[in-house]
Amino acid sequence: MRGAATILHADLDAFYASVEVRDRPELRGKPVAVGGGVVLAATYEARRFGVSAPLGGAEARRRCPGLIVVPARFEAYVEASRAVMAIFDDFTPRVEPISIDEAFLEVGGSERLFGPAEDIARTIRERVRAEVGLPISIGVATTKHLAKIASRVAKPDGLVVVPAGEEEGFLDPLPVGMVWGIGPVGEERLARYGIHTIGELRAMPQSSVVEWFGQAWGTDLWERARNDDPRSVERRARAGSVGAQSAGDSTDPDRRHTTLLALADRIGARMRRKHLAGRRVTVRVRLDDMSLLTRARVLPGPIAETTPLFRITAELVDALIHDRAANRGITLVGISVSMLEEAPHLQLVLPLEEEQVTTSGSRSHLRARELDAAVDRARERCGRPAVTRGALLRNTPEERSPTEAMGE
DNA sequence: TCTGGGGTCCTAGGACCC
DNA sequence: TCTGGGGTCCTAGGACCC
Repeated sequence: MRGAATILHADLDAFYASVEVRDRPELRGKPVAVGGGVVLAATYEARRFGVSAPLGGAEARRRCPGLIVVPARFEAYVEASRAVMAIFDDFTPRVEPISIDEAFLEVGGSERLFGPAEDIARTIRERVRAEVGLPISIGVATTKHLAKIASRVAKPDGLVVVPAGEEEGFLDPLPVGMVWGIGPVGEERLARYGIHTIGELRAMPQSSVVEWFGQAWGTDLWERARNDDPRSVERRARAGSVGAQSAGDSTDPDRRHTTLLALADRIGARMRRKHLAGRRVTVRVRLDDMSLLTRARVLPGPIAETTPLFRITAELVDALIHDRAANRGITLVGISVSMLEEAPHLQLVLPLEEEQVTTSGSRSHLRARELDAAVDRARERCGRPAVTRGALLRNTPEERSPTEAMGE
């Protein structure tokens, strides 16, 4: 027998859109979408017209003629998110943020102070509404997976409690797509076996599910369908990778290199700020038919400097395009760095290091680090847009490409 | 209906080692 | 000379999540 229902999954409703409505009361009750080219979030009034993320802006307006489209204000969302997470912290130290707008809370140790989990959930909802001005839905259950499903069922602006012992009755009639990890492809595959509800999936032998979905994934799904989910609420682990991508036409090599340099610069700065460096560099290319290609390289040591990051990604992307996509249109390039390690000294240049770097012959690596540190410092003082790498400003064909400009 | 940007996890196959 | 089984690392790709 599992314990009492003490796990909360709290999920802000239509988060970005709700922040906009909060700050502009004239939008209340109207169909609102946040974004521009693509919808990032939509109010429930807009969703009734089939407008939701990620839908193209033009199509969204077609579906919903009165749609009000507002640009995203990420600083406001980060601010609101912090305020909400701070409220969670008032009730338990065991808060596991999942993304900007949702978190798990383990409140088993807090009931003596604040009452039963259901009361805690109710109080949190009231406080988020009163102090941050946003609607939030909460699911309460005995496991994380079930709490997450419960919060989805609770939406919008609701509370659903699944008491211990009532899990199967709650789960069984729900569609399999509600299981975390079953998306459109998995749903379609299960439909071919006549399985549409979680109850039907639970009735299958584990061996069949493993056969369909592979060892690890099949076992997970089967356990989730049975609500046999051993994961506990943990404080968030550090990110495993840092990446950035840019959609748009990157067919032209010069333009592509400019984009890659901007991406390398962005994630390099992000890693340095967090004192991280990574050993694996992965690039991603999307072709004009939306298919994706990737290439990865593991380096002998971790890096976080913009210049080598740019050089490696440009090499990988160019080779990938040469091998697999010559004469194709390129509609997106992305890079990411993983196998991250702590690198607390990243912005310092120690005498010993300098000597090693010099004798190993890669002085440019050292200069790159000094340049990054200078750029990062300037940005801290003046704000990000104040400092831009020269190569990012040169875009006309007669000028040198960033590859050349970086001193290849 | 032709689609943004940030991530996670899993699989399969090859290279390599013992 | 030919062979097995196990383990690890790496690469490419796919599905999924917010």
